[in-house]
Amino acid sequence: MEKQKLAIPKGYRKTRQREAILKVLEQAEYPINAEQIFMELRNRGIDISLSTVYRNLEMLTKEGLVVKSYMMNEDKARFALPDKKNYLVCEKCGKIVIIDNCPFDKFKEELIEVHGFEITGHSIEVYGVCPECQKK
Amino acid sequence: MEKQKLAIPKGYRKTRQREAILKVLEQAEYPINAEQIFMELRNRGIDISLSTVYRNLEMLTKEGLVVKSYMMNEDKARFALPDKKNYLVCEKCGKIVIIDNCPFDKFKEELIEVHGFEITGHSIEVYGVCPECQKK
DNA sequence: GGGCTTTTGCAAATGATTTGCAATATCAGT
DNA sequence: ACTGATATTGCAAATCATTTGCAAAAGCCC
Repeated sequence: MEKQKLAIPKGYRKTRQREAILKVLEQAEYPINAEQIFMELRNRGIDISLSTVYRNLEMLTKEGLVVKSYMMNEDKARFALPDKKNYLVCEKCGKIVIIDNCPFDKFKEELIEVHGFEITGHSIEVYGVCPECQKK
Repeated sequence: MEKQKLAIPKGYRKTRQREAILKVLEQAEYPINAEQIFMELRNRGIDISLSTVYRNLEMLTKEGLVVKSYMMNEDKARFALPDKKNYLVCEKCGKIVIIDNCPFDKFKEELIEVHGFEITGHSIEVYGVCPECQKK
């Protein structure tokens, strides 16, 4: 199984800004917010406006290339590629750890059976205290 | 196991508005937003202001009596008692169905083992198409 | 019942996100 | 490569959910 190369959806134009946003999201280790993406792009010397960041995130989310989520006690949305949508958050230090091999898949069948839904996606957020903070 | 009667946390006062908000949340079938709570209270003849609703939701969330969540494509927060925090959402009609006996519990151990986190809470949101909408 | 403190309502402030519009960039067809 | 048609961008202004300041009202401990 090859890692799927991220491509701009059919019908949309390939712009410098759009590609740069996708690259930032590819390189991000966990979900980040619009402002962070904007600043990172500025740091990288990409000339872009915050509204362009928002507009692209909206489009990418609608197209399913990006997943939007909200974290407890935060008022802004975060964005990430789908493989980073399930994560653990440390309540003490805020550290975020991605959950790989999401356990949810094993329960898809059970949920389908019980509720009759045809499942298209999910998002899981787990709160807790990370090993480092437990020591303190 | 008795159903735990909802009580206002120690140190807070028992006010008409606060109790009414809790009652609305108890009777809600799934997570609802601040505006909906506000309107429902007004319908019930409870005189309350929207900011009081927000202030109480904030306090109740902080105290853990209420869980805040965001739904895909929605810009406002929703609130629910903890037993209604995991749900299925139909992408077509918007129907929300609570997941009882959350499968997540079975994976808590696995997550603890793999990541070393001490887990305190979680929230699961699943998207799909409900049985009725599948027929159409 | 009084006084101390929390809570409320209102209006104004905040802050993330969205939008209108004119300028610019992309891309398909030539 | 050139050009026109259309998507995209940047900027500033607008939105809209949520928060906050403040004075009045309500709860609660003694």
